[in-house]
Amino acid sequence: MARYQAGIRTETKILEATRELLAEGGLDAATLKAICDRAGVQAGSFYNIFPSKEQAIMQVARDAIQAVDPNPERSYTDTLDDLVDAYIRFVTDQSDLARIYLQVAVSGSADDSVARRFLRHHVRRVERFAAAMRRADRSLPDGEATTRAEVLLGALDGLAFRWVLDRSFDFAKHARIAAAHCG
Amino acid sequence: MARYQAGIRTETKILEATRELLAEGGLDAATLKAICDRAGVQAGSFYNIFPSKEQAIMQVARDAIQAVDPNPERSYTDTLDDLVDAYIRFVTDQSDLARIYLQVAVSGSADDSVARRFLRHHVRRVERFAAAMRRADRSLPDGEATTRAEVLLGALDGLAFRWVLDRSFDFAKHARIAAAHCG
DNA sequence: TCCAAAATGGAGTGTATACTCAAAAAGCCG
DNA sequence: CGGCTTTTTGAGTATACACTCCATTTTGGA
Repeated sequence: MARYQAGIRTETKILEATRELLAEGGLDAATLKAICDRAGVQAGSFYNIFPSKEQAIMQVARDAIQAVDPNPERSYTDTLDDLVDAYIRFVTDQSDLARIYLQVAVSGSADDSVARRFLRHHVRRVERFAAAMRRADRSLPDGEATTRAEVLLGALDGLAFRWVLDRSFDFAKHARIAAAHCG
Repeated sequence: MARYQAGIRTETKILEATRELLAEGGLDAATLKAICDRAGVQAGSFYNIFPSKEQAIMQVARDAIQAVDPNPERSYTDTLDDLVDAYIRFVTDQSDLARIYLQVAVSGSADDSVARRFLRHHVRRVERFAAAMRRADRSLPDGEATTRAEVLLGALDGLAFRWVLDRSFDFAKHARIAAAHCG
């Protein structure tokens, strides 16, 4: 545990390096040596702070998963547009985390605790989207709203995925069209 | 290259083993040892047939990417429903390949020739979907059809991705709803 | 049946990886 | 400063990996 300032600084540097490497080249690029080199730190220092490489990666992944959700405290007042805009901003402004968000989810099979975390988070997101839809249209049945939310979130994830493969793809435009069709 | 029957059988066994392992545990699980053990073959035999492990994996990935396209020869007569049904069948019937299809696309950063292949293939698929849309509605402008096709394919990929994480998800139902909204 | 080509077994190579450890250095507080 | 704790260093370990080599066996056509 970091209790001196030096330790806290080192932890930060390591997490930054890990995040950059994950964004640039995925899990394969985030080797211990690469992380330590970029953070300007030796292996021993790494293991003084993190019990394993995986723990550092998990922490970055956790941050990425949480960053996709805007203002969790006002979960029950936001509109569908708010949520979609937040997703667009997340993908375009925090593209590093967005990329990790998608990568971690797919390659999670090897380490299924990440996949489970991702899924739990997704379910909560679907509920939030569905609630926003029902607030806009009170006559919408509960099940219908959930189904629509699943479709919309699927579309957003799929389009983000498309954008990760080809940065010239206009993610925002397509995301808004998807929202218009499903909302 | 294999010219004796024995060699061809071995090649087949290796490709099957590779596909199974990729489907079960992703790229990480498809080690040379795992592939050879499952295929009942030694490393020397593997390298008598494939120049590298990557080549074997690439071949499986190529098959997966191609398998998502139904009847390429009648590319200009199919309806949107045909295409969506084919995708649904691909995901549910050939779940191994579907999973590889998605995995390869995301982790392609390490080996970007796969990612490029995936993207080229995606562009062709968008055109095919857009053409089907325009055949159904002649008044639909070209650009609009392409945009809608991108959104629909994004949704299908995103929903397939969702299904890979949680097999109890009703992919077919949500895929059809997405198609209805975008078509 | 014979033989060259093809396929196989399996030990062996080099390398990259995650991780450890004990000693040295630096940080904090009286 | 002085004494205690935390942090850093960097060489070192064990292991898993892709891949090689070649003697041996099998194959299939002449």
